[in-house]
Amino acid sequence: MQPSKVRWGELEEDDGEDLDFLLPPKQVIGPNENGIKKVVEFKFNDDGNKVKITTTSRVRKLANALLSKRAVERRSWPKFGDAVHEDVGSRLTMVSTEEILLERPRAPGTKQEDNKGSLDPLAQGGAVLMVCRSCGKKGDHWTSRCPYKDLSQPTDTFVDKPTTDSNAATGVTKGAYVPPSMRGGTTERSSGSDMRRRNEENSVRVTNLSEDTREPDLLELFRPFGNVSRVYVAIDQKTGTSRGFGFVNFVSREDGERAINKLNGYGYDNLILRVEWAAPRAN
DNA sequence: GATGAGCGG
Repeated sequence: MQPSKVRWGELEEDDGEDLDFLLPPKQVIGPNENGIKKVVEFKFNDDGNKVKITTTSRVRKLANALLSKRAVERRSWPKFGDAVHEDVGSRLTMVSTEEILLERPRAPGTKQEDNKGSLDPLAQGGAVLMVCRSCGKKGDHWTSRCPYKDLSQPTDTFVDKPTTDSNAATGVTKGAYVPPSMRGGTTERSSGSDMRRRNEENSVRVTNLSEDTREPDLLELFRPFGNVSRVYVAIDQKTGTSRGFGFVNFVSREDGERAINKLNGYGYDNLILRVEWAAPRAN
């Protein structure tokens, strides 16, 4: 009988024939209670004769070999948990289905001033991940979707509006980062988040696009009317083809207005474009 | 005729 597969690691390095497969398999006997182990194997010697080799060795006892003193000590501990009714020293391994609750010391809603009078179960659980940074409402909405964003006070604790030289002279804002929108000391500017949100919403819907109109094409078409903050062409996820409509967002509403007036009804790629203000996105 | 994906501290 020839072995069907020989792993390369088992191949003989010299060029002599490997006839080991003709030999009886290696036998291991023991170890017995005295730790005596016997290994019986067969080999061909240099003359090509079959020889039997018996190796006898003593193995150290398991506890000495593998267990530390502390580990041996632990075996005499009383059982606990699901194993509480087991005898000491028995059943060294046991799978437990006991539920372990982990403490989260800094979980949202744990701060004293946050919790006072709160009967909101969401606030009690400590499992709420969604906490609006703008209004502080928990489990309701993300900061970017805060319905109270426009009402909330600007965080003047973080950013002092520099009034050109007065603050610099007193050194109050020395080294503090001031975002570009807050530079220049004008108090007339409306709050930054407010403006940015409006810019995102100057959304123009373009329909009756040919199937091979892509976003770069749309940008090229609308770019002459003003700064475009986003172009989007709806793609059918199944087929990967255009669904024939898209959106273009303008930084300023006036530019969007002009684009609508000029491009609505415009012939593009053998089709008549329809261009108008987009309805606010559903959800 | 037609109204978008993903992103979480």
